[in-house]
Amino acid sequence: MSPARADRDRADLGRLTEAQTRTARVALELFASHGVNGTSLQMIADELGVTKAAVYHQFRTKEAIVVAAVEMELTRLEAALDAAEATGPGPQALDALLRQVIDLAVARHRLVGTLQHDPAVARLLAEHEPFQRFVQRLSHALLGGKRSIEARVRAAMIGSAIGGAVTHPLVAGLDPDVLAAQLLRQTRRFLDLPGRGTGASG
Amino acid sequence: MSPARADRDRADLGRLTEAQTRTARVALELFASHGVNGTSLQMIADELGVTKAAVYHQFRTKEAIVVAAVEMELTRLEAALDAAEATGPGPQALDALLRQVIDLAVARHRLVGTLQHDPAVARLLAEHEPFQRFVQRLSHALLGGKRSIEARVRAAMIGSAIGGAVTHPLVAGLDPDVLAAQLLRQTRRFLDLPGRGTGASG
DNA sequence: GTCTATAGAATGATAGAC
DNA sequence: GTCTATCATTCTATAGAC
Repeated sequence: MSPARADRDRADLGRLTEAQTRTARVALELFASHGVNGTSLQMIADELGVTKAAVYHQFRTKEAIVVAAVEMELTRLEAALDAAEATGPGPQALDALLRQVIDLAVARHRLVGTLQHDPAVARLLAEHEPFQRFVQRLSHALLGGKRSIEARVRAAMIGSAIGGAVTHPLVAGLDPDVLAAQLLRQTRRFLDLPGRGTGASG
Repeated sequence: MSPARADRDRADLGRLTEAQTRTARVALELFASHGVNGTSLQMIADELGVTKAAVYHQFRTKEAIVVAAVEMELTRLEAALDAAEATGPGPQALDALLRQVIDLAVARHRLVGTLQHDPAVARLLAEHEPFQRFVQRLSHALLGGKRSIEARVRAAMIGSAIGGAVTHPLVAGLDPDVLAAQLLRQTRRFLDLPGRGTGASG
């Protein structure tokens, strides 16, 4: 398999070159540790083992790196969101979506905090149209057609609960599968979802 | 009432001068908007209407400002924590603690994200002893003596749910009292707490 | 307690050689 | 695609006058 082909198969975004993907990946790791504003291009370059100029050859600005990194991560959720919308509103679609959101949150727990709470990312989500649409879609899917105050507060709580729990010190030592199973169970309970199967995450 | 006396009564920390309190207050507001790393001393000085040098007269380093700002905010929770520990483990102590945590989170919702998720603040909480103790106490009180995996996941979820919900776009327009009442109700439900009274926040 | 002025380092970003 | 070298700007922090 050619490197280009391998990139196509594994890359998070088809329109990124292999070098760009590598750059966005290490940038995202650094963002998770130090925040976007706490991560300089020098740090990214050092981590890649190249100079700043080389990084600027991949992306014209630092903001472009942030956009690529966030897109890379959100793309993982899009398939789940597509499926949920296709199945339409209802407990089954919501349950399937939650299962995938939880698995993703557990698997990518180091990055969740940055995506949900970093001020620089928040600005991006608010300004970039594609991101706006994505956030809208996710909220809509989580609400499942409901609009009551109770439903909105519940949706807000559950989104934050999942995102925040995976990085919480209290669950730091837990096995990822156990954590995912527990999160799914508690989430179902909280949302009055019947719950199906064992709740295993695989 | 003399200015010094007014400061004593209203200040969040007795050992801060009036000028220091003002500085920490505007700094915290800026931290909430731009993150700690995204807030420069120039921005703080501009907001205060003075020069950087004047700010450096109040605090020797930027970190000292962050420490003071975080202390100021956490102090608000200490009384509630003291009471919870005095009452000892149990549903009543936990319920009272949650009620105060929720009211505080709603009232100070713009700052909650910074305190819970800003990388610079997280570093501080991990390194400064008094902060470590505080976080330990809060976790312990939320667990209420339990140590099971289920209890730990629940505690992690509820802490993040409250903190994250108050800043969530989905509840942006809600009346603070309504939001607090809903949060308390949902939290009690999630934790299997009996719930008492109306859930009103006053 | 505030100011002007500045030191010294780091930042994002660019030009041009290889 | 990577390098060296550099630019203008900003950053934290300090010195010293008022």
